[in-house]
Amino acid sequence: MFKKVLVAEDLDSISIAVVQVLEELEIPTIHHVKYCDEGLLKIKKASLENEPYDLLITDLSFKLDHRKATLTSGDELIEAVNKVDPKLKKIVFSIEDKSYRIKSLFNELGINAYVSKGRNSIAELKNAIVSSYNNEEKILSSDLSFSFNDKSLIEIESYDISILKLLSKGYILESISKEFKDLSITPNGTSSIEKRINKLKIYFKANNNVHLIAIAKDFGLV
Amino acid sequence: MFKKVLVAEDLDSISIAVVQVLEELEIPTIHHVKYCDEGLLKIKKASLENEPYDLLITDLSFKLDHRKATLTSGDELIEAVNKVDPKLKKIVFSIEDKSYRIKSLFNELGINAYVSKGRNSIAELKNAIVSSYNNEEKILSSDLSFSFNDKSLIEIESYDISILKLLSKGYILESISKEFKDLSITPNGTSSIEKRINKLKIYFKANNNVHLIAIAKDFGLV
DNA sequence: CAAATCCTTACGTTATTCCGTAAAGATGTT
DNA sequence: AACATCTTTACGGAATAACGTAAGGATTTG
Repeated sequence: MFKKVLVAEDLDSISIAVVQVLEELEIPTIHHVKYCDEGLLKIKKASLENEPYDLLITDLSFKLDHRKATLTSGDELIEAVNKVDPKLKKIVFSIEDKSYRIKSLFNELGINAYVSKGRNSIAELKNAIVSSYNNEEKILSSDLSFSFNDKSLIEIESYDISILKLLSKGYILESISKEFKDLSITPNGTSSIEKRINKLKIYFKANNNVHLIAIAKDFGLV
Repeated sequence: MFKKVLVAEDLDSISIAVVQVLEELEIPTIHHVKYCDEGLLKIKKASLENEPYDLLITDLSFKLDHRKATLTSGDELIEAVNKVDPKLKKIVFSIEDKSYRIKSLFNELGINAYVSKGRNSIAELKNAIVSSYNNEEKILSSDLSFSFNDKSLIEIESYDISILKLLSKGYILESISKEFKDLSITPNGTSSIEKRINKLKIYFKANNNVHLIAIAKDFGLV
């Protein structure tokens, strides 16, 4: 079984249960951090001292408080960790249940398992830890019904997300076009962007931009 | 101290810690439900049998699953409970930290305490339970910085919420006006609705309707 | 009761979105 | 190179949003 595990979870009410699970599995070294920055630091240090962690269990969303934070989410933590210690196994334990979000965690951040916080998630988490240790891939907790073959949300690319993000910040078409030119994102003509928004509206069955953003928010795309 | 407490919380990872707190406080009878409907049923039964609960600790958001549910949120549960057992004390334990939402829980649902799930929330919860028992009123966990005298969010009324809801469903001004006429909500002229939206835009510093809905979603208003 | 004030609605002008069409550019094929 | 196809961009008109102004009605105040 794993020898050294790091838990990144801000809510004390949850970390208690997660640590309990690890104790039940008789993991000799269990560390727990409440901030992403702290987590990265611990992993860096462990890696440098040749005593690396072999598993990271992290939440996705972390509350902001008085402390200034560089890494503000589990996504960012994992991205940073991948640069320091690419071999480290990663389990995400979060409330998020939107297939788009979860898929991108596997495909872009290379996580090993995703466990959705729910009514029976402690047992699911335990299973996922064991499965990860046995080198299974793309482990999903059983309450998540979508399949990886489901193409439905794959078509939405980061380009679309960028548009949606700017729209949700109150940008008008022209401003989006300007921003894209500054960032050398193409296509960046107002007309092209407009067409893309139109595709998104058809895809999500939205009547107008306001409706589209409301839906995008519901899907966790922005 | 309280003799009989009910916990309504769907996430097993959290309920474990909540129940632990109650055990530490040596509450003789601790019950736990994962569904709102089940919670209401237990409270009804206990009330009828003259062995009522004296405290309810509930979450706000509950995950949907295969089971069909009548009550789908903590708000709805509390509303229903108030009709059955108005004397029951109520503590809400939720991740929500938007002042608008929390204020309305105190003002409209008459809860006794609100504890925000956070990095030190178990200790906060313990305090809130003790304070509730000592008949303190409007108990807030200390990480919530807003004050009840702060008028800032009180002005947002259900009328505004209705507008925001319809906007987020893709309605145009004219459709909202029509809908309001059908439901005899006044004012319902397109011009009045437009003016109200404008106030909301100023209030939330939104550039346009799209931006406004994005913000409203973030605030949990819709 | 009259004046003042606020709320609701109407109207007009400009900005932006929405939607179709077409030209220009890029890529691929033979 | 010539052609077909796809992508990007440009343009124009209709619908809606955005913004200012003002008239009419209700409520409050003196």
